[in-house]
Amino acid sequence: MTTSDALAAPRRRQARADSTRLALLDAAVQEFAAHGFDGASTRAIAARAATHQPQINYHFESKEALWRAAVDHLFSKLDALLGEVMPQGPDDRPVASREVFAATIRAFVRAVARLPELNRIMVQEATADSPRLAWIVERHTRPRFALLTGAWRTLRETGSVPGIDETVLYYSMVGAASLAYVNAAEARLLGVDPISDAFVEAHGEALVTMILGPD
Amino acid sequence: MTTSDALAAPRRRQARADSTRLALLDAAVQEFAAHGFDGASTRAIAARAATHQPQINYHFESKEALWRAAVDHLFSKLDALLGEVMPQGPDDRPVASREVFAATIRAFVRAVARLPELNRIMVQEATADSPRLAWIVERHTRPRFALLTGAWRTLRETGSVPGIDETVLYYSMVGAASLAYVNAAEARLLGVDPISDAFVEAHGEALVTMILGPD
DNA sequence: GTCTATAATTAGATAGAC
DNA sequence: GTCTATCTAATTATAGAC
Repeated sequence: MTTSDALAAPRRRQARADSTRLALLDAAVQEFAAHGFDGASTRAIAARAATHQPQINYHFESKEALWRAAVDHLFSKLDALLGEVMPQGPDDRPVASREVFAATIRAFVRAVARLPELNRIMVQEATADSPRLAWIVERHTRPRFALLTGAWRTLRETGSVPGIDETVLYYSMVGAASLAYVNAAEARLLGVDPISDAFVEAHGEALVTMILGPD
Repeated sequence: MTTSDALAAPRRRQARADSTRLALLDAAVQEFAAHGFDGASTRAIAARAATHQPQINYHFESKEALWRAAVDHLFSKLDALLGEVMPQGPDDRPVASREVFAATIRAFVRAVARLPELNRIMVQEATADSPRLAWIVERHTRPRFALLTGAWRTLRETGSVPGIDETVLYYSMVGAASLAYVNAAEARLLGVDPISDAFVEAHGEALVTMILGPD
């Protein structure tokens, strides 16, 4: 038995474990987004990942640990989509410019359109107080809330945008940007195709106009 | 035994049944909004209504029938809050006027702020296709969607508002109006009090400005 | 109409063979 | 690491006394 043979078998085993873990994460995202934490069953998640239910307790500590890993997974995808255009200058100081904020709005609409599962999970959890909500707010929501409201406040002080309170702006912007994609199943029943490029681009331009006003 | 005695007992019994039924409806609204259809248990609903779990199957055909009754109950409350200001003229012809639309936006924001459970249930159901979603869309969403998009299209043709597609407008307006109240538990963790009159009124004015633009 | 008791199903998690 | 089999607890719904 050569050295490479001795290493190859564990390496293959580890590769298979990694792919099982990733398949469980992707399946968990879909199931939690569609049915909520309580409504999603670990059996359904395992079946979607083409594996067996006890694998969840092997690869993750519990159903809740799987949920947290799935949420982290989704937010890292969001950051990848937003990374280059966030209203963020050197030293985390928000950049106050209409152009940068407009680019952020367009990028945000495109991102939430491609990650509807993230806002579905957010909305399902933010609806009632729970340990999961506290976890997601402290770990993910609060820094992003601070960044966006800070950028808006700085921009507003320049007098070049409507004088809207930054917390009102935050919920209006996030809600206006995300509902069509969160409620995509409903939209399709109403004859709307929110995933189409035409809808997403028109939506982004509409939000820029609505939020930044004329000029 | 007098006639009034003979009638009084059944009448009292019926009155108690009605109050049990109503308590179950109100409790169901809270539980379904907080935990979704699958996550809400009939035991929790009965406990919140200060009665016993089998009462649900006595007063309603099933958990799903209770859910439908709760949704009807909520939409009738919404109609009561919106009744006088909907953008609706004689013969159901939408009235196209900036002033009427502005009043509708303000009333809509106040209504969704007072009925957060309605949009929570909508968002939880609209997330994945299901018989419940089809039921709610045909019975409640579609006529309201047609009314609002029709009113916007008529208004847009007068050239007095931004040229935004009516389906984009619909989801942007409903999303912007409802998210702060749907996610009230999250908002409070972020230091925002979305239920306060100050927030609701500032929110209504902000949406009028954002949607109708200047003038 | 309302209650207690319980049937039938399904959930998340674990044991142990391979 | 992955599988089958199973445990314990929780779910919706029903039976039957009062």
